[in-house]
Amino acid sequence: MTVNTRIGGMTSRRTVTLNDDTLNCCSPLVGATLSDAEAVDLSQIFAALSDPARLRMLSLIASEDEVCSCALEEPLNKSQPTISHHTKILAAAGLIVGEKRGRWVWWRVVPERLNDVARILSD
Amino acid sequence: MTVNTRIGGMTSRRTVTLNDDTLNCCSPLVGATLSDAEAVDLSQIFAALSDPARLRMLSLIASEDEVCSCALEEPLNKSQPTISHHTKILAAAGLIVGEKRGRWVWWRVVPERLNDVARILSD
DNA sequence: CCAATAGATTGACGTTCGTCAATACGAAGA
DNA sequence: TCTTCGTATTGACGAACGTCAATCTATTGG
Repeated sequence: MTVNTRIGGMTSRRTVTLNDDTLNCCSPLVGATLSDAEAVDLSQIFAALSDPARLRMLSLIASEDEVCSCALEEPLNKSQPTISHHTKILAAAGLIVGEKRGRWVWWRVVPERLNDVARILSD
Repeated sequence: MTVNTRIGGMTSRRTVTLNDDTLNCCSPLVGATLSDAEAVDLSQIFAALSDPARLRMLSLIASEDEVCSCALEEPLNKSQPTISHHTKILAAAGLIVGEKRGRWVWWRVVPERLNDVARILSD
């Protein structure tokens, strides 16, 4: 019996907690003035998206159902520690989740989270 | 007869040019793997959104039709040069446009640009 | 022309970030 | 158990960033 160890899931949700109002409610950006705390939380998500390597990484993961960490080094042309660093940041922002199976970690995007962020920008 | 001087409009569009495919087409993030150049362009937009002060600034501007630069210092609790710095970055990303009338600069959000960015994240 | 005022620019500062070599951890196979 | 291999962590380095005091530019009013 194997226990699937979640990577980036719970841990991330704890570090970057957006309270429900910020992501689930009606366009907090235009609707009401963003509070300081909301702005800090939101900015961490956009910061995760503000690096070219991470955007390409997200794009690569999104193009498949699952992508192994080991399959990211070559297309991104970055070292293994750098790949690990970037996956950690994307996971902390809730944009991807990783599942460790055997020696490999498989990453998936979290479409709901992408939709949530999109909904903040457009009304 | 007064000529309205555009601030951040053309200049920004030149520095952060996203080619049409990146913003106007169908979810480049999930559809096809982001090219390196596209990723760099996109990351600049998200970088503009990755600071709490700029997010609150954008929110403040979005809550009115137009907002004067002078009306941002107090709610953001930042110095005048810092406000100027942030408006410049948001304008360079195409998220706001400024119009100089007399001594004041009036800022407006660019909803189409926000929608474009949103469309990249959600399919 | 001169004084006043809104905004931009410059220069400097401490902090954060992206990157990788070295190392540690953990799981599978022999 | 020992070795191998995929991933995470640590530590260090240079680059980029957020901030503001000081200064410059441009516009208005006297």
